Amino acid sequence: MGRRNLHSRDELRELALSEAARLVDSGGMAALGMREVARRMGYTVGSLYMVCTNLDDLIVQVNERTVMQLRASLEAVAGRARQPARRLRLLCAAYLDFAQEHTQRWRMVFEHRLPPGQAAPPTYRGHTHAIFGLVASALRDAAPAREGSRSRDTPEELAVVLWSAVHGICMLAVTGKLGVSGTHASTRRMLDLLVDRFT
Amino acid sequence: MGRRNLHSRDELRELALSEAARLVDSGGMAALGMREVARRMGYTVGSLYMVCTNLDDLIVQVNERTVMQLRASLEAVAGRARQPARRLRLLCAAYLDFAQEHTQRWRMVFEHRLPPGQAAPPTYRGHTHAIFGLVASALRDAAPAREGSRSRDTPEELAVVLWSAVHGICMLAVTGKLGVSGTHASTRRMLDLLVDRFT
DNA sequence: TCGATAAATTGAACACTGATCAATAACGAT
DNA sequence: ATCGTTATTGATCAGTGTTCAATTTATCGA
Repeated sequence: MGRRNLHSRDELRELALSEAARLVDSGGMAALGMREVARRMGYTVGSLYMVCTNLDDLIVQVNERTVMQLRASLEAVAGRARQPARRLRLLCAAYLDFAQEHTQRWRMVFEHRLPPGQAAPPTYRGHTHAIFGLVASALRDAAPAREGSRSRDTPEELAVVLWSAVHGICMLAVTGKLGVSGTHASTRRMLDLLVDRFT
Repeated sequence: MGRRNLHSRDELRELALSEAARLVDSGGMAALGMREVARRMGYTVGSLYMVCTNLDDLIVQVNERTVMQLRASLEAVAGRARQPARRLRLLCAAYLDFAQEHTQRWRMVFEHRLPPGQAAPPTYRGHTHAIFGLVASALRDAAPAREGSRSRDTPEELAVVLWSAVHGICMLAVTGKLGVSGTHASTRRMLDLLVDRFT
């Protein structure tokens, strides 16, 4: 063929990213290949390289969307509870839900490695920061309830610690590295158990 | 060439695993290739397939060693402190040290994915279990100090939660996904902050 | 000591991958 | 209609993991 103009460049990128995401969701990061993505778009490889310079670049773009989506999920539940302790539990549950619903894409965010030297992580630092902000805010609101004993630690510090911990639990649970008990319920219980220690 | 008998089959496996480990340590999981490992061994690919059926299998074998080594490191420090709280902190520090010293191999343990369907994780379940045991034991010893309030949670449950949390903090710290502050000292502080909530 | 059998080692071959880039086909404007 | 521009293709290249016939050597029995 030659020039078709069926899709604008933006539509092409949209096609590419959504097909790539679908591919990852179904078969994991390893299933993501340039040829296959192009095939599903109804184009050939050459055209795919018009919206991304690399396979790595394609992955980064998909990841960016995933983080955005995750942030939106968390922000959605953050307003649903007045009491900070309850809000923290909701945030944890939402994080776990997201990790279980979009396991493959979520793992890709944390497991993909750009080639050495290159990189400097892209825009999604901002999203990460916003997420930590949600947690820190809830911890700040909860602060009066546990004042006195350990008031040295700032909510920001606590947020990083707590959220890294939540992340670790979700990751090990979702990848099945926790041994036998991988049920949703038991993981949720662990998260609650963790949050209890921070409120 | 033909038959040389320079190395026994065990020596060959040793060669393969150590060269593979060196390769991963220096260039990450992506740098691990059959041809390159064989080249460094002084053999060709065909011979490498005598000690592993797959690249995946080779990775699994390297991972097994890594987990073993990690377990040994933790067991070594577990005896160095009588007070359980202090012992927990030592365990955390040792875990972080290991993650920072052998970052690439350590990441590979958690990030490698076997092809779908295949697998069932191998022997290193046992090592993982032993590690949880160390943590649970320390938590059990620390239990009297915090009895009353939340004695419902068993030390085993707490161990899984605490250790997953430690893992998450180390992982995000080591992969630089925590934003700016990636220093060893600050990570260590976070771990202490976490342990304080569990003792 | 000499063959014969068995074992170890090779490297060419196959099917795949990401990436490149000349050639081509169709659009939009003149 | 014609021309320039641009989207699209697909052959091509270098690389990967994996296989396996062929070759070379050690080992053992006669």
